[in-house]
Amino acid sequence: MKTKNRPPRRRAPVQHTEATPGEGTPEGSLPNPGPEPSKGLRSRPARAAAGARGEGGRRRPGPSGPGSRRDSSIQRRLESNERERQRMHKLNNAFQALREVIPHVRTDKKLSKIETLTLAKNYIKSLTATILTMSSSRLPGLEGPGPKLYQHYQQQQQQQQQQQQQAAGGTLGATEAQPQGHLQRYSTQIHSFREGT
DNA sequence: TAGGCCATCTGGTCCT
DNA sequence: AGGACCAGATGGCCTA
Repeated sequence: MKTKNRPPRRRAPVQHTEATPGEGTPEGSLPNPGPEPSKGLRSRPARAAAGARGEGGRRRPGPSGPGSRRDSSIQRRLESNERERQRMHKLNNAFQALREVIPHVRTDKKLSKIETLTLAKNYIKSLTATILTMSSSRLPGLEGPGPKLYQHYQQQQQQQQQQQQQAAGGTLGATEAQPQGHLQRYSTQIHSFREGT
């Protein structure tokens, strides 16, 4: 179930794709992906070949007339694929950067994307709550942004609770009423991720 | 072997 | 018009 701590996988970019279905290239006669490496980091020629023949994603439209129009269309598609790959790589880099700034217990396993986002959200909440608590208690009754910020934060939390209750049919409790609740939840979440639950 | 996670391809839509 | 963004589809890898 848990798939963390995997080396990043890379598959070689497809250098296209003359193997369009229906143009005389049966799926069984695609470029030989070569001997399958055992495990771990490696390119993914087999997957690339699958993608090239349209097994991944939507099917490529059938062959059009011979000549440059189809070639330019293929060229545009390849460029688009490359841009999409780069975009996803940047997105993954951002995920990695986020993982590195989120404190979590399980250092031997890489956080999944959903875990990263969830932890980050609750980490931010816990930090926000901590800051607001400190700023509101440090200057009681004095001028300053602390109490106002805290009030604003509480109002936001109440609004979010109402929205969540409406969305979930009113089944949520009031666990976020106290700032300490965020820290508690974050701490619990770290440990639950560590346990793989 | 099932299920989770992921990379990639792809076509549609939005934005500049 | 072209690029960015998005979501669906597909298949590989890994762990329990």
